[in-house]
Amino acid sequence: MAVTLADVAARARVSAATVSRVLSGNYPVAESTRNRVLRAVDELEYVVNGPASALAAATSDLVGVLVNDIADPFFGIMAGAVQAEMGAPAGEPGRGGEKLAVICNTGGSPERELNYLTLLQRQRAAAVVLTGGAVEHPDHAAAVAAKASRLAASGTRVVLCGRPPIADATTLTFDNRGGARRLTEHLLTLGHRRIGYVAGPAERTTTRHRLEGHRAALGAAGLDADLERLTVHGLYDRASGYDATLELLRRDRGLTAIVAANDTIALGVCAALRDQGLRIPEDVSVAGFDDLPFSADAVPALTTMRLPLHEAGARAGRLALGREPQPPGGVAMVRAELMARASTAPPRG
Amino acid sequence: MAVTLADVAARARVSAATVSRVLSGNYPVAESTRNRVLRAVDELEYVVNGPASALAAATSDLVGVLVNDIADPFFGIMAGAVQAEMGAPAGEPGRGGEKLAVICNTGGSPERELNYLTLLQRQRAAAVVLTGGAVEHPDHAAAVAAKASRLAASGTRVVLCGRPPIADATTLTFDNRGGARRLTEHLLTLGHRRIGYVAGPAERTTTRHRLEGHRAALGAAGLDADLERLTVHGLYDRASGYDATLELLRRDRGLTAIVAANDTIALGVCAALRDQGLRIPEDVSVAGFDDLPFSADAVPALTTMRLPLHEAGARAGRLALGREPQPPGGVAMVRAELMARASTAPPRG
DNA sequence: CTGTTAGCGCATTCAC
DNA sequence: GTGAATGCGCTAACAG
Repeated sequence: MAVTLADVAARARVSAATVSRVLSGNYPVAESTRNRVLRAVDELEYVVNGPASALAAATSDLVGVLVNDIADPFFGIMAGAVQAEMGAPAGEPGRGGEKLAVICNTGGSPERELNYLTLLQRQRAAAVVLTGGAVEHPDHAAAVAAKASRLAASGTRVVLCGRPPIADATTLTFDNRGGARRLTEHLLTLGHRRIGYVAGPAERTTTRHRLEGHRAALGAAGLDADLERLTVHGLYDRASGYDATLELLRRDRGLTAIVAANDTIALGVCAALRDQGLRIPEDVSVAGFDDLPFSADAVPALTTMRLPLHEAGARAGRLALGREPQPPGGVAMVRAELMARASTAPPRG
Repeated sequence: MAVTLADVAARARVSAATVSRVLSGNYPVAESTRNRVLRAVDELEYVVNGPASALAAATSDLVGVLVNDIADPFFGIMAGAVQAEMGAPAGEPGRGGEKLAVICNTGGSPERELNYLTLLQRQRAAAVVLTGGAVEHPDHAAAVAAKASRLAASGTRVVLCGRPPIADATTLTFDNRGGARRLTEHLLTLGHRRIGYVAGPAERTTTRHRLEGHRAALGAAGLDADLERLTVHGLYDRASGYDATLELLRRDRGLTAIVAANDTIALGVCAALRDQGLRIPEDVSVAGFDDLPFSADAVPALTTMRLPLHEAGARAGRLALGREPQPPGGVAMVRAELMARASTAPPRG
């Protein structure tokens, strides 16, 4: 039905093996025959059969990228960067080299995460990149670790980007704890003493680490007594930020600052404050985390911790392709940088 | 090396054929043997070899989703919705049914678009969903159409989501022209007469259609003389909106409204206006297009045309799976809805 | 440098 | 309802 290697071979008057060698390019072939083959390929509009090739070679050119929510720029940026590294380079369509990045949306669900891992294992993926925070349920963590080991054992490279290290995987962790600490210290330095915190879902590593950093900063200042009362958990979305802010104000109308676990939440925080007639930063300072593109454009511009998501994703992509040396110990930390902008200022009076 | 069908068959004391039948589920198998097989699968932690299965069955469970920029929520939302329809349903990991959505980031480059199409063809993808506006270069359009036909001919379903119809593909077009027209009419109704327009890249269908809608509204009001002078092209990003706004103000400081080709551009427009000391909407009204999540949270909240991106993506996903009947003629139009918010108001005086 | 020979792991005829 | 046999299209030794 479709054109096969054999057809090309016949037309070029060579053996199938030769055609295969020309196409994969990793074997010497005489210039003249190579041209003949290439011409036949063009004339026949031949396209390699990926599954057949993967079966014979026992490895495919798929690279899986797992994200919690592809509609969230936090993940979109990382995924895009990973995929850019795979590069289907212009000019040589259909010929060797390109990897196909498979972006899988888990929706934050542990089951779907495992399902996708299985699907990728079934496809004999060349590599898998897990992005974003992990769920901390012991069972799930163990299951993921087991899957990762099995993947690694069967030749699939496993790379983590933005979550804590596990065995058999190269890891790019984000310095969530340190970043969160420096962010809260920034607020303390400005003079704030009553600081609310809007956290993410309790079971995620990112949530816990950022909260720990916040706590550490407060503790160092002897202010951690109120921590629990002034912390509200929600999802990593705008609506949660909005609701959590109302709750925080209910608990302590005298808050002078609110730290959000990420920028998206911070947007909701700002909206709620405005709806309550409070000005930012005059009445309440607001800070986020991640420094997503929209944060610099918020009004007022949002103070936040910048995570180099694009760079991290690109590096994860290179690690997945084995194009970059492993960091020492298989783990590298990505640091966060304070972007002090207009949404934070000293408290009034 | 890895566990194969044969291993499972041996352990379950049946033939490989039977195991295959149990796993694909589309063939009668006695209850007792089925259970025996399933148990063996579990005990051996067997995972189907995707490539082998795809080779034998001449079809894979991959579905390609092409996007211009996965870091842009416009595409992230659609892609996420498509993928959600593929659903790796929780509870039955590794067994039949699930499709794997492959999200491919073209970066808006025609070459990469074609490359990915070839890659997907090579993988014998079950379906391909092309999202967002198309590039209008005649050569490229022809090349894409040809690829689409070839894909369709080889059994790959082709679905378009947000671009004009082509042969051999089911299409969900967006009513960019009508939406843009209604948006500008909204401004005209408010009393605006000097309206700037920040367009996207000239060669994209989305850009042209939205501009045509704008022009139609102006024309109907007898205001199209200034159209060219008050239109600036750029990319679909924030920086372009910023720069274009400065240029527009240079051309006509007396503008009372600026329409942006999408919300992201509108964000840049707002930033530029603010930096120029102009208030929104008192001095200049601003409108966008798409209604991305951040638009409602902008300050002031952005007037825009809402496109039901999630619904459209979900429907595209279902069409790709053949789970939804074709629309009449293979083409359905997705309408845009005016979201009149605080960023537009009558001009002063 | 090039051709020949074997599978890769599974889905599908066919028989039984 | 189940097993045995065949081939999907390609790559990887091995010869030559």
